[in-house]
Amino acid sequence: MQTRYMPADDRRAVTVEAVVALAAQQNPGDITTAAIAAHMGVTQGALFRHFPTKEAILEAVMDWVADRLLARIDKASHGAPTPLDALEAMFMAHVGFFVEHPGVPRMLFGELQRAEMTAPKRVAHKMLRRYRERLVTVIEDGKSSGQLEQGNDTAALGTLFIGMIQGLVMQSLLAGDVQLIRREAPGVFALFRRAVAVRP
Amino acid sequence: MQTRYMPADDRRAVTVEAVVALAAQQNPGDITTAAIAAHMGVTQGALFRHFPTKEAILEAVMDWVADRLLARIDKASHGAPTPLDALEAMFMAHVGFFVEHPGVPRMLFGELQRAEMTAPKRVAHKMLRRYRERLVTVIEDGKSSGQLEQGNDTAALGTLFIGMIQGLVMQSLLAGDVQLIRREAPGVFALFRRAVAVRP
DNA sequence: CCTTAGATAGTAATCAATCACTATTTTTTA
DNA sequence: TAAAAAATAGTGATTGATTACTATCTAAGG
Repeated sequence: MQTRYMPADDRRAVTVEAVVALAAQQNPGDITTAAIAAHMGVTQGALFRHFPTKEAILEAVMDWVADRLLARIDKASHGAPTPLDALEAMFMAHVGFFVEHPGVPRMLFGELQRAEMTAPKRVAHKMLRRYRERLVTVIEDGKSSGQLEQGNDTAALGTLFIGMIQGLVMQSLLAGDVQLIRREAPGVFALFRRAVAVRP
Repeated sequence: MQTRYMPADDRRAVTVEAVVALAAQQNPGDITTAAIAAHMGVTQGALFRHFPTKEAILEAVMDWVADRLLARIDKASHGAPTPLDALEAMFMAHVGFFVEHPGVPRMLFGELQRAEMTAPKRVAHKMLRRYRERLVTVIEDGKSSGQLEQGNDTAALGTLFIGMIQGLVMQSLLAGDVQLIRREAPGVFALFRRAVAVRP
């Protein structure tokens, strides 16, 4: 019956996961430290043994997201035979990430919308920049290999790619149906493919 | 030198405009009734002469947005000679609306992200549904007139259209440069055009 | 032991909402 | 038509609830 103490590092990880889980159910801005603690089964004050401020918690969450999401799309793109396949794999990997963690985009958009440059926003911003870098690399690869239309604006393609996901995510969240994105994603990506691929 | 009282309807309009203006500068979730009142040059308590709750204020803002934005894209599409021109006109009208009111998408996304179905979210949701209805009409027109590829999924096209705007808006907000959307919009729409138009 | 995770019980600040009261218009009525 | 009455707009102070954060005490475990 011993309630064993959890090491600090584990507690930090559990805290991050609690926030991600809560964000799937409610507006990230409304997540209180009390709610996080309750979800972890500890008292509210205990959180501040491991994080100096609430903002530091959110920053840790953004770090967690950046690591996992980027690793996921990297893995997806590296396994693909062609640039266009890589884009599709990245797209589907991102969709899969959302299905597993529907609270994440809510947190991301929430942080990115902030006007002041807070620490969590900085991390989110940096992740988005790295995401775009990956996209640009794959797109340029596709252009030089002749698979993608060379006349298209690479930056615009990146914006469209990310917007495509945003649109699908928003629709899923509004419908309250996370799986909706799985059903709609192929149709939307088919349009993207038409826009970017060289004409047969 | 008499400071005259403002009629209730005018005061309501001024309140809505204050919120829209404030949202251009800060996170909508952080807008307090005190800040709204200060921006209007009245005391905080005065707001509650015209609105029963803060939520009612936000609902009025969403009504304002729905009216103006839908009127704007309707006007744009009606003046266009072909369905594809109509889509482009709607797109540019939406972009123009964002440039004039950069706080609006922030509020919209903020409300739509909420988990509970609040009154403001309901209004925003309804607006989005009506927006999609307009898109679907134009797209179906284009398909039957042979201007748009018939094999494409209409719903997916709507999602892509809205996502395209979301992506551009997010980039503009992140860059802190409202005019960026004006520069990037044509390139992104050109991709959309490639995706939807019948091949020459 | 003695370091550390956690509990308990706070505090100070913030914020939406209320209320009693005043100032200004508008409407009624003599 | 002018005075009286009613309705409305606004002030300023307050309240109760919420929330991030903290000080102090307890107990687990190496």
